[in-house]
Formats: sequence, C-alpha cells, structure tokens
Amino acid sequence: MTTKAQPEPSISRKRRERERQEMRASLLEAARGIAAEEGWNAVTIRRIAGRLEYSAPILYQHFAGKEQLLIELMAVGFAELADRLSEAAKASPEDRLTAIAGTYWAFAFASPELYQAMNGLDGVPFGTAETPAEAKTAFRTFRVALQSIAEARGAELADPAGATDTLWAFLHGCVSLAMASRIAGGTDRARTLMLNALEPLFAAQLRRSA
Amino acid sequence: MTTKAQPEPSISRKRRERERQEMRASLLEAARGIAAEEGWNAVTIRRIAGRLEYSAPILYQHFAGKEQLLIELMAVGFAELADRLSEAAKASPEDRLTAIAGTYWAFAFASPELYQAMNGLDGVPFGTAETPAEAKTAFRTFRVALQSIAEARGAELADPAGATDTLWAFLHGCVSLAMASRIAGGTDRARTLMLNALEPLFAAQLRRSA
DNA sequence: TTCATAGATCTAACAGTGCTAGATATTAGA
DNA sequence: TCTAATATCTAGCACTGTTAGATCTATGAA
Repeated sequence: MTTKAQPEPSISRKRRERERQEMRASLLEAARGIAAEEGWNAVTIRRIAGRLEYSAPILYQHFAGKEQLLIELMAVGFAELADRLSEAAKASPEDRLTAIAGTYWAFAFASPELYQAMNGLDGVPFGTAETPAEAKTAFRTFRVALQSIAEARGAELADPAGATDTLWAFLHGCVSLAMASRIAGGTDRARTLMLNALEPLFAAQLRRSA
Repeated sequence: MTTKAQPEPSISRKRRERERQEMRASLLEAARGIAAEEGWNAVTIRRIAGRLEYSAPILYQHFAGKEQLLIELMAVGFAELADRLSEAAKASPEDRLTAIAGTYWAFAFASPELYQAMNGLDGVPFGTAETPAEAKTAFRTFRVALQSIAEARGAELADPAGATDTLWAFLHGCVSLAMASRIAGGTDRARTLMLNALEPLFAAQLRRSA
C-alpha cells in the first residue's frame, strides 16, 4: 500500500476533523453518563444522541452500531484501569500488592458502569432482586463441604462464611473470565490455574482446631 | 392468615393445575434451550412461546414478565448446582476440595447459558470480539507489578502469566459478586475478604529465585 | 341435554428498540 | 456565486416486551 503525499490538509479541514473526534468522545461520555445515572438498559441510541441534542442516526457517523460503541467504551475503561494500576505499582514493595488490589477495587466501584461494560455485566438484572433461596442453599452446601474438609485435616475454618465467599468468588472469577474467553490458553489452562491456586487459598482459611 | 377448609378440588381441576405446571416448566426449558443454541439475546418472548407452538402472550399466564422468567431460571440453576455440589462433597476428604471446584467448573461449562443467567452475564457481548489492546496493557501492567513484588522478596513468579490470570480472576470474582450484591455484609466486608486472601494467593505463586 | 361461566388462548395494538434510506440543510473551496 | 462535499434530519422498517379485548373450549350445575 503506497502512501500518497497528501497536499497538506486545509485549516478548516483540520478543525472539522478535530470536531469529529470531540463528537465521538461526547457520544461515549453520554452513554457512560446515562449508564451511571440509570443503568445500562436505559442506554438507548436515541437517548445518547438526545443528551447532546442530536437525533439518533448521528451515532452511525461515528460508530458502526451500538455494540461497537460499547466495545470502544470497554477499551476506554481498560486504558484508565491500566493507568491507575501503574500508578499504584509505585507504592513501596511491601505495600504494593495491597495497593494494586485496592486500586482495582476502587476503580471498579468508582465507575461501576464502566466496570460493567468492561466485563459484559450489562444490566446486572438480578442485582436488585433479592437472592433466591436456591442460591443460599448452594452457598450453604459449599460451606458445609469446606468445613468438612477442614475437619478432616484436624483444623477448622477461621471464618466459615468468609472462607465460603472467598473461595466462591475465586471460582466465579475463573469461570467468568474463562467463559468470556478472557484467559489466554483456553479453558483447559484456566481450569488448571484454578485448581492449582485452590489449595493455598483454602489452606489460608484454616486455623488449628481448639 | 386462616386457612379455609377447601371443598376438595375436583379431579379435572387437579389435572389442569398439573398441566399448568408442566406448561410453566416447558416455558423455562424453551428459554434455556434457545439460549443454549443461539445465546441470550436470541431469547424473545415470541420465540419462547413459538417453540411450544403458542403465541406470545401465553407467557404472562405463568410469569409476571420476561425478567421474572429469567429470575426463575436462575433459581433452577442454583438448585441444580447445589445438587451437584452436595454430590461432589461425598468424595474422600483428600479429594473433596478438588472435587467441589471441579464440579463447579463442570456445571458452568456443561450449561453455560444457565451459568450466565445465574450470574447476570446475559449476552456476554464481548466474548466473541477479540480482546482490545487496552485490556492487554492493563494485564501487562498487572503482571509487571506482581513480578516486581516477587523480586522485592528475593523470589520470582513460577509462572508469571499464570499468576497474573489467577490473581486477576480472583479480584474480578470478588468485585463482580460484590457489585451484584451477592456477598452478604456489603462491599466493605467483601473488600476485606479480598485483601485478606490476597497474600496467601500471591505467596503460592512464588518460587525461590534461581 | 342445555347452558352460564370460568379458563385458556388468540389477535391486534402500543410504545419503544436498533438501524437504514433518502431528503435536506450547511459549509468549503473554486 | 456556484458546485460539491459534509453534516444532519425525517420517516420508516422489522423487531422488542407488554396489554386489552375478543374468542374459543371445557366445566359443572340445572
């Protein structure tokens, strides 16, 4: 592909290109703003455009469709997260691990709408509905199993409920990322990583039996 | 609330009640089937009903709306998961931890559509789209930080990429559940649990420097 | 057997969705 | 001042979840 020598873009052409970029950014910001205020299922093309006092089809001058806009927003989120993580990595070596994790957490909860877009959690439809009884049963089963394992080792869980939530979160994190093809190497590698980390994570939940 | 003595429901009344329950179950199964075959955003009321050769409004005879049906399906999923977990808990104490985790994993990937409904991952819109460059940057930042921490301890990561994915998955799992109000005790407790488990999880990724 | 009623199911419609085609303003540069 | 490019809009399509009202069908009593 040969790059033809451009005849120096005219002054107003440059201005319009800049305005295009600004419009594009405004659309992204509008979508994010609506999501922040009313959740992702309030985000419609008409409302995004309306917030900037434009009509709906304007969006297609800047994005291939709604989904493309969301993907772009996901990229924005990851860029921001990378920034913050590298900032947190400047903490002293002893504090660094906590700083990184704390920053990740803070980022997610400072901009839940972004975090949701980044991780395909659009809507979070069940967040409001109370946890169904069946879910509690599943959790309880899990907790009892963990306790039985501890007991078999002549120990007990320091905080049974906490241990349950912690290990459950880990399993869910592994599955969730693997299912979204977010772990390089495919599901087999993901599964192995999960199983490998399981033992130390569990062991840390134990204390000697009284 | 006083329970009035019912005049013994007639025979056909009982039959119709049973048929109602069957229809209800069929609707749930139809929704799940479509999701399994074509993903959750192919699941529309008309298609659910159509699969049973009914017209759309039939759904409202059994559920308050589409979202209610999904919530019901989530309950079905948790019930099934609880079943499998309690089965896995019958493994010998040494194998039990692995059995539980493996069962959780197997359940999720045997019925991804159910797992998605249970965890508000409807659509998984970005699963197909390749990971954006920004996400890779964020991962890399994270990995470099982890390596620097290891180094500061006079050790190194046995598998840097694996350690990165593992810890990332854990953070994501914690945030994701906390954000969906799935961890009792609120976000503060969730955050504490996460930070507490961080150290052992990280330590397990180390090996002495060569 | 006849008939009013309760129940099941449908058709038609509504407002809202993402998206597209075609018309219409607005601006740029000759 | 005029032509061409750009920006933007209006109108519409096929679809979504949902509701109202009509229409069948089966029930249990007279």
